[in-house]
Amino acid sequence: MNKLTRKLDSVVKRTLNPIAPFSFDGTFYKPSHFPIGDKDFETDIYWQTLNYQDQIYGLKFLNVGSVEVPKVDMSIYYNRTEPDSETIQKISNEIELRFNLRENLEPFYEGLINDDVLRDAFSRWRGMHVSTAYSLYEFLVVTTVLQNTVVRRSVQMMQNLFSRFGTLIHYDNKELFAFWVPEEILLSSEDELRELKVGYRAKTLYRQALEFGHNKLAYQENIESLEKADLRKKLLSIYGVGPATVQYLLFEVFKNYDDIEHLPPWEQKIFSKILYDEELVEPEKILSEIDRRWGKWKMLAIHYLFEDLFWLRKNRDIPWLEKLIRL
DNA sequence: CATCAGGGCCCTG
DNA sequence: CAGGGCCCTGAT
Repeated sequence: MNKLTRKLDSVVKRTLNPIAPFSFDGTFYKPSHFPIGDKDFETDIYWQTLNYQDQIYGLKFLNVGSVEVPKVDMSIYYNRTEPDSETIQKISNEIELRFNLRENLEPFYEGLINDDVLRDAFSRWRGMHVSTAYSLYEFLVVTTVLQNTVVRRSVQMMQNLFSRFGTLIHYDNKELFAFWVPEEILLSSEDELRELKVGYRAKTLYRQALEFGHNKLAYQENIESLEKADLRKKLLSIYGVGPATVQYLLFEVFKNYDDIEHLPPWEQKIFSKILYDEELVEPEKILSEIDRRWGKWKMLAIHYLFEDLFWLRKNRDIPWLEKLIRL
């Protein structure tokens, strides 16, 4: 069924210099995300695959700096032809964009310096940036498999898709899946996608592959230059993108901090608990409180609360949260 | 065993 | 703009 494992045994290295303050772990690893077999993490080390301009790479990032003097060693594993310096530069730029390495967070901290709700998260995660490992297309695949289901099934759908369309690559003693490009989905069919247990999402996955495969230029680069309101409209016009997904996109992919019009049930439950210590507070109430407190920084602010909570969960049992994470 | 909701979205009326 | 339907799966 799945393609042969591809060994990437050559490597080139580059140094990345994020703007301080920079938290390596907080930026590269997001404990609230469901596990996907295209990445791995341990303290100060992060691996992920990259399908960039139809080439597959294995990336490894190493923290060789500190929060105040950041420095990251990036290794690019490849096979066959070595990427030329222009390609390496493009990959570095892409990584800096996706992981938001060139943003100065000081204005955010200064603006919210006296906020008592954020204080603990700030002290633990100073320098944490919002980030994504994915291109726009890849991100849409992830949000599609997460719609209207529980985490366990999202994980299963992702695995099925990777074993059918992805490429298993081997580098630095890791075996990770690399993403496919939309054209590979188009060689398949909606029916075949359904066999991968993605259910009615087969239609969405196929139509998104159509939009991105046949109309490459219309996306990513062009879309990034749109004004905010147009961007939201454009994203919502993509088949399978609704109010919940557009929010994730605007924040994680486009790094938009002040835009939140919709609070999905999952976030609603969690913020009910951490802001009010109640089981279920009305979304409108939560949204206006978030806006009142954190204004133009609100998305980033709640990201700190969210990830801080999930980091705590790694070391300590949080019973009410376990109940919400249906595995 | 049957029924139902789950980290939405599309489509119809 | 409200509400039914959708694939599948585990929980009840």
